[in-house]
Amino acid sequence: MTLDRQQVVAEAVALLDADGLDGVTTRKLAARLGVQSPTLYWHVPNKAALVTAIADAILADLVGRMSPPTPGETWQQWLADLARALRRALLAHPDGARVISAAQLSVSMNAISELVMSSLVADGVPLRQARVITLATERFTIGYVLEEQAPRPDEKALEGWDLAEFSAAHPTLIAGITDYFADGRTPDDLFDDCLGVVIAGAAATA
Amino acid sequence: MTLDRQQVVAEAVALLDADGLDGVTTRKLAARLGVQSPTLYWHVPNKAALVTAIADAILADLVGRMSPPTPGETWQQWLADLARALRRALLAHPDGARVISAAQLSVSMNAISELVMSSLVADGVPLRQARVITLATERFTIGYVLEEQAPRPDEKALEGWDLAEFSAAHPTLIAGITDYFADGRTPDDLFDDCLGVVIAGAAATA
DNA sequence: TAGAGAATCTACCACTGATAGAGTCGGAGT
DNA sequence: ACTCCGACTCTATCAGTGGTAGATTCTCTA
Repeated sequence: MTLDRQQVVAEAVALLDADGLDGVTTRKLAARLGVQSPTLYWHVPNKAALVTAIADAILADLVGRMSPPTPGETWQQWLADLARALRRALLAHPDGARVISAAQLSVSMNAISELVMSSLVADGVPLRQARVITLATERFTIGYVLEEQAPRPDEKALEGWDLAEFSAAHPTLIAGITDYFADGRTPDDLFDDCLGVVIAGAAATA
Repeated sequence: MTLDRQQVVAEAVALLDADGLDGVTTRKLAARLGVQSPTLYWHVPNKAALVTAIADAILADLVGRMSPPTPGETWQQWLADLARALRRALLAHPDGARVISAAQLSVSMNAISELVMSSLVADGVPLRQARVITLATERFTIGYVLEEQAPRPDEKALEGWDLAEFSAAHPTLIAGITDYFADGRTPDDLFDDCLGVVIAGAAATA
């Protein structure tokens, strides 16, 4: 049973889950597949293409399940749900957002864009506004998750960092953070609220 | 004249400008400074810290120049201008957005966040909404520029890619892109329009 | 002038993505 | 049955990466 591109990508996703994007090296991937690393280059032209393939694999479920708005649904609700689903898909893997943003020409991302744009246009949003709303929502979501998945600063970055000093210099920032989570709100709520800003703006400008 | 951390960072920015983020290697940086690479580790604990320092250098001008809203200015206008200035600062260097998003604990980004939050609160925006609006605007802007600066797909990624086929599969997406730029609009306009969505939502939810 | 720290060096290490080119293996054609 | 060819995998190697150990020099102060 010879190796197959699908197996390579599937194992790459598993390696991503185990070790993060920086842990996805050709040697480790080859080892997992019981093969020598140059073999991979028969199935994949280079590492960038592999990352793009991983990105598409990460989004495959979402793209498979997504569908246009149902009749009883506003495009605002539908778009918000789609953005939430996109976030969940990215959060489902370590560095998921980094993978997507490192992908070149991801088929899946384009499929999402096309569905969003055509759905908005079908609901009467002018083409130009549909483009703006789609772009704003997508890039917001990816940017949001990207920062959400950013690694915690390592020890060397923290040496000489003083919490008290930081709090004194950034009182409102600290107050805003503690205030937000004070009464049981979750990171999911925070994303929903930020997404709400974007969607409200989309509704207002459409 | 012994080497100095400031010189290291300044030269790193110059190297970033010349070769992009992936071109910023310890060896090339050391060569530019007329020094052997291990010397850098006397001035900087590791490469992550160097990248963070580059990020702060990139944002230094902006942070130095920015100021709270003037009396005759709405916070919406002021925030939009700040986001535009942030985008320009990122676009001023290759991979600028990647540098910022790779930075751990950037002093400058926190300074921006603090100014935005305190300005909104001073203008009567509730603390919780100020936090949401700040986060949404920042992450949108960084996410936007990140994709804007994404490298063009290389040849190997494009092999087997067919424009006609793509256009057929993504008619609305293509139409939206061509339509937008058809009558002389620029990428700057596109960002402005997308930013307008976010700001409109911020105004609506504040 | 002697010592102490600051700063830089040489010599490595383990690791990365990638290529060249030789070898293996199975199935189709004769 | 034999050959041949393409699909696939191998060994060997390259240039380059971030980072460390430990010796050395340089500079400034006591």
